[in-house]
Amino acid sequence: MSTGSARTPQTAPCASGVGSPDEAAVDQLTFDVLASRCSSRPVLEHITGRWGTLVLIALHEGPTRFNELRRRVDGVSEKMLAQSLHALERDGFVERTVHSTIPPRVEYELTPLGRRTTDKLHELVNLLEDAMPQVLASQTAYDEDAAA
Amino acid sequence: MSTGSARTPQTAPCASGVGSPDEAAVDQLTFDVLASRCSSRPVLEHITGRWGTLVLIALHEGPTRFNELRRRVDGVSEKMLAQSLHALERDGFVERTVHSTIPPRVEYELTPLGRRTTDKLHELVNLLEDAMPQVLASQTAYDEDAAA
DNA sequence: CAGTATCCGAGAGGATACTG
DNA sequence: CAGTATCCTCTCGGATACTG
Repeated sequence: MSTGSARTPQTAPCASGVGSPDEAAVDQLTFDVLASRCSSRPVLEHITGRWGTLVLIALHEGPTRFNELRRRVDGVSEKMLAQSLHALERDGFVERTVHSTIPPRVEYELTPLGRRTTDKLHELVNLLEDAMPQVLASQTAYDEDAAA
Repeated sequence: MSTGSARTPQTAPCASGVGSPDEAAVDQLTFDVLASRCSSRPVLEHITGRWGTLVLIALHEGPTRFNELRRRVDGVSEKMLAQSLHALERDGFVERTVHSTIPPRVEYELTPLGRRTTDKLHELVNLLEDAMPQVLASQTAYDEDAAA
């Protein structure tokens, strides 16, 4: 796994967890997540990471098998899919069910928490896709301006 | 880089954009973004990327200057902040205003689109922070199970 | 089918120095 | 203050091969 040298452990929970009294920099922030070394940061990244969001959205349709998921999330590699799924399962957003048959059948589905989370993601992506024409226009304008 | 053929440039707009009639692979997907080579993917990544989300949330409080933003988003480097801000500005989520004074004063603020987007992010993060105890518990359970 | 293990290149991202 | 430019490291993530 992550061999290398002892990189600092990012195991410091914020308000959400225990929280060390010394770390007072968090006090007036609306969102704990803005403070680094917060336990919610990595979790947010699992969800909003490159594949996390897409995997969650793909799972929104119901229980799905590994390879079906791979097909659904276009461009994801086995490795990254497995990795995302693991993280999401560990965080409690996804449940993995193994049917001990031959051939093996494994299904992934959203937990209630996962579903609520994915709903938000859904809304975000919807908003985004609706706004795409506007975004594309903005990009063009920006680029032309930069070229001048 | 891909399954043996021309995966090539990611400059192909989906349904959201102009859309080439040939790209029919998107048809039955609920979300275009699940298809790679979709113009909304990179945009989603700017928003949900490691710093994008945090920068947007930090901007939710109103117009903010560069260094103030740096302080607010704990852990971000100058380089990454500038980079995120550029991408967000180009996509039309953030507006940059320069006051030609001495010392120079530059303020960043959310555009209407940026604000709507950030609202969704807000909801997501709120949900997440509320769920943190549950998530932490899930992680612990998962790890203990793996250790056995 | 459902993964894990390994190798390796590309690029994200941090530290530092410099500019306007 | 508000950045840009450079260097350099470490992680991400794709390709490939192998296992149950």
